[in-house]
Amino acid sequence: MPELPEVETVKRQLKETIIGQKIQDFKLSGLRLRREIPSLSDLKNQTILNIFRRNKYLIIELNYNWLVIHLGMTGQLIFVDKIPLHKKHVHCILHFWGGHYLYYEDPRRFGSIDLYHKKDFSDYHQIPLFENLGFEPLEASFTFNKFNELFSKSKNIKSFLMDASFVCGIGNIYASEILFLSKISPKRDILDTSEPERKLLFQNIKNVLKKAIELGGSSISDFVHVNGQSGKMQNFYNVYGRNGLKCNCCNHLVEKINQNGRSTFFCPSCQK
DNA sequence: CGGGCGGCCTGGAGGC
DNA sequence: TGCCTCCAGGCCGCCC
Repeated sequence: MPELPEVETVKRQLKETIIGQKIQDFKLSGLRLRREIPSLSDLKNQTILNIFRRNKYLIIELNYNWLVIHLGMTGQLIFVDKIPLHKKHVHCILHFWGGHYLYYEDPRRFGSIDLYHKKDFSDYHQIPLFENLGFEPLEASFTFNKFNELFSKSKNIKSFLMDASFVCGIGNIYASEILFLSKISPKRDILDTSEPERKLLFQNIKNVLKKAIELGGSSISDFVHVNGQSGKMQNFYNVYGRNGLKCNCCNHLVEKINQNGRSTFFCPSCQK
């Protein structure tokens, strides 16, 4: 379940492994992901120049194109030196000159692979997918004052955290964790929060995401690193998946509720 | 117009 | 052992 920290982890690892690699060929499964995968024949003989992340999207910069990849819920990008013949859900393989491969595996096919021309979008920020996105939470330019200005109309606080048009990259897991550390109930409305609560929330958004990146993301369900190894953040959850267990801060049991069809985990004693 | 919810998918878990 | 149902959560489109 890749949220910002998992995608950032993959981005950093791709920077170490595929920058400078030149694409010789590609192969597609023929199955559609969220959308149809476009033909990648234009990418032959292009070199990978850089890797970026915006929200939960990876942006691979080539000589003439932006290749934009979303991991959906169960997507993996794996760098190997042999074609993955025995794998069931490989939908795209990039074959590099010199004999390495980057493959995209995604059982549930909730992800996406899109291709844009740099002549159409000289800066990847102009790509329509990124048009309505809010702040990147870990950028220094995202200050408390800018965050505080987002509290302009009534909205449930967990929905607010997960809404990328306000702040990008927070998914269901980290929303619960951020609210726990901020001692704010997920049932609250953002307009009912005090300034000290907002300051705490702002700091915890940055702190939780940073810690998760330092630990290489969360490997529950399918997420793994570019080399197949696991992240460690799942070992440090305070509330996510801990319903029925004792809260780490008090003796109350962690509860699980449903909000907008999603599970929310919280401690009703610590979070007011 | 905007908030909320269903659909897209598969695999794994749990019930009977 | 096998079949059924439910659940996982990102994102988009549709509906009210």
